[in-house]
Amino acid sequence: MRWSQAFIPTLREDPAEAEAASHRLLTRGGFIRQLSAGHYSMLPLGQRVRARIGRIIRREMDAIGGQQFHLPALIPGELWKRSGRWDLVGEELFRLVDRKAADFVLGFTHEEVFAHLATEVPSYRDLPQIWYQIQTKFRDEPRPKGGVLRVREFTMKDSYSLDVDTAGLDAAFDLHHGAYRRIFGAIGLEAIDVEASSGAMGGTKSVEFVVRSPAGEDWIVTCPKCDYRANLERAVSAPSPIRDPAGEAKLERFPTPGIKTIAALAESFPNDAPPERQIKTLVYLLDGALTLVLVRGDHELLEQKLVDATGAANLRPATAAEIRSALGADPGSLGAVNVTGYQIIADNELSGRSHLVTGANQDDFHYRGVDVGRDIAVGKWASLRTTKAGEPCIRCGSSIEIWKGIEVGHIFKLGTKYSKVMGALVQDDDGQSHPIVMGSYGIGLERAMAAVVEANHDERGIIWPPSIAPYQVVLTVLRVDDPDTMSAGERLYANLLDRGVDVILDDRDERPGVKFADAELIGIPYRVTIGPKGLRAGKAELTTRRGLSTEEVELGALGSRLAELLS
RNA sequence: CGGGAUGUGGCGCAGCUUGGUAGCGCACCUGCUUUGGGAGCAGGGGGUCGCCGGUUCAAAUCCGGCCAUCCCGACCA
Repeated sequence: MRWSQAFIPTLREDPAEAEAASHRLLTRGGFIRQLSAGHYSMLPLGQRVRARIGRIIRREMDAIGGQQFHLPALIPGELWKRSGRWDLVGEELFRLVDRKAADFVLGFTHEEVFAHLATEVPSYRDLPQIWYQIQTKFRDEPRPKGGVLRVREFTMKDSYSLDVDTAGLDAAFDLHHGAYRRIFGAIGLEAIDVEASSGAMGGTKSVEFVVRSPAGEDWIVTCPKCDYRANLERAVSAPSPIRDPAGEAKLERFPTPGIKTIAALAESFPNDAPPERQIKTLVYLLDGALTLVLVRGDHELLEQKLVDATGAANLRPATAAEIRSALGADPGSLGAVNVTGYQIIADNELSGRSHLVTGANQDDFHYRGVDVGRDIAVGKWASLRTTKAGEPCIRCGSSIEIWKGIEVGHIFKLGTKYSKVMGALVQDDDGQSHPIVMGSYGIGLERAMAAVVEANHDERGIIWPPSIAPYQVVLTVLRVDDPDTMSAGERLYANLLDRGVDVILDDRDERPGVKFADAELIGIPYRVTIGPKGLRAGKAELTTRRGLSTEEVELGALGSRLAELLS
């Protein structure tokens, strides 16, 4: 490619709206342009990078036996109604209606369609299968942000494994796990795998690949000493040792006029009611059912854990009016002691505790001497609280760390949720029909591209890893009006093309500073500079983008030197 | 959905308080000079001032409504 003929609209100044480094640099470098909130055009440079990422993904997916498909993005609503996701997903799903008034959705992911196709797999002998595609996905995100980090329309590699049984699923899951490690390694991302919540996807297990970055939106818990690592939504820490007073607790109601908060109660009754000896009672509606949710006074509920523990599709805090009508008191005096008729779910760390304090469901009164096992009819125990930095690791007791990461991939063990409803069954050797056991696996291509930029840039611009750079080498001719220099540049350009080097020839009639600044902004890994001075000595300069170190190389040796660097 | 901010040539911004000829830098076009780190001089082209309505002799500017975009939060596979 000749730069003089390329459409590479670089900007000298940062776009006003861009905050995240990847958003700023990809826009300035002429890789992407925003069309509307959450929708971006890929300009030629952006398209090249995304295509390279796609190529690496295809290579690794094919290597584990994946077969590439391409499904419609526009899917009959019927399939989504059958899977239940028509109702489950809500506003995040783009829905439309055709001229015959039939419902359609824009694909969010493609479990339904692939499971539908899987009905044509006739026998267990045809399994396992790994099916994948690289295709546009649509999600009506409430708040797109960070350039292409979080968008409403994006490209995803989504794959689906089909197996006879869970042992087969485990194997397919492990294959993907390995392929994902190789993919992220190849595109230059230090992605680490963490235990994650499956969310509305359902299924038994999921692992998320995250890249550490302040621009990320996932909170990740890791232990510096052992290999424990999990998304905050899944993370647990070792319970802190708390000794309740010995002896049987005597349940007793006592007046607490005007006290509405854990902190106020602790202040007024420092001996009876320090926060870790209180029970915080929260009231939620889980799919319409009023539920009491209990955590320790100094702990915070993590709503996703409540969703995961109960399988609820819809969850919201109860209103003050709903609470008063159910329990007879206002928030501030709520408790679960002797409450019946509502489901009660409690955090594991309340298990076995006694001599605790909680609201009495009567304004301005609390109970003390609460014994959880004796006084509260807990229907379900689960980890519900938010883990905090510095708490002891569940495995080794070291102080855990919490940091922000970008989710670049997520792999799920789905089970039979979709195959059952779509009727994707195979017969076993006894002639019995079984639903196919499925997994699903996703990588967001533009997000991966942005994550690479977040992790690889400096004040001058992007530093692409050679594997996904839009061009591997930029050949910068300093004096295009000087016939000797230009023809030397042309010869070298032809020579590099012959060697299969992906090179762009900067033949623009621009001043050197402009050319250098652009090359550094768009992040081409290697720059060869040809100018009249060096040419007289038969040399060119070779500059490495990362670190901007420069070496002088004989013209004749450049091809082999670059081949060496790029191998 | 709640809070905050911003909408003026392709990009970055001033002008709005106090209503009266739409302006600056970059980019772009032409010419000359210049050429190893974002050149200089001269000339030139390009804007429904987000949209709708109102006030006024007169609105980028004042008032009302709406829309869009960004940031924080809620939410989020």
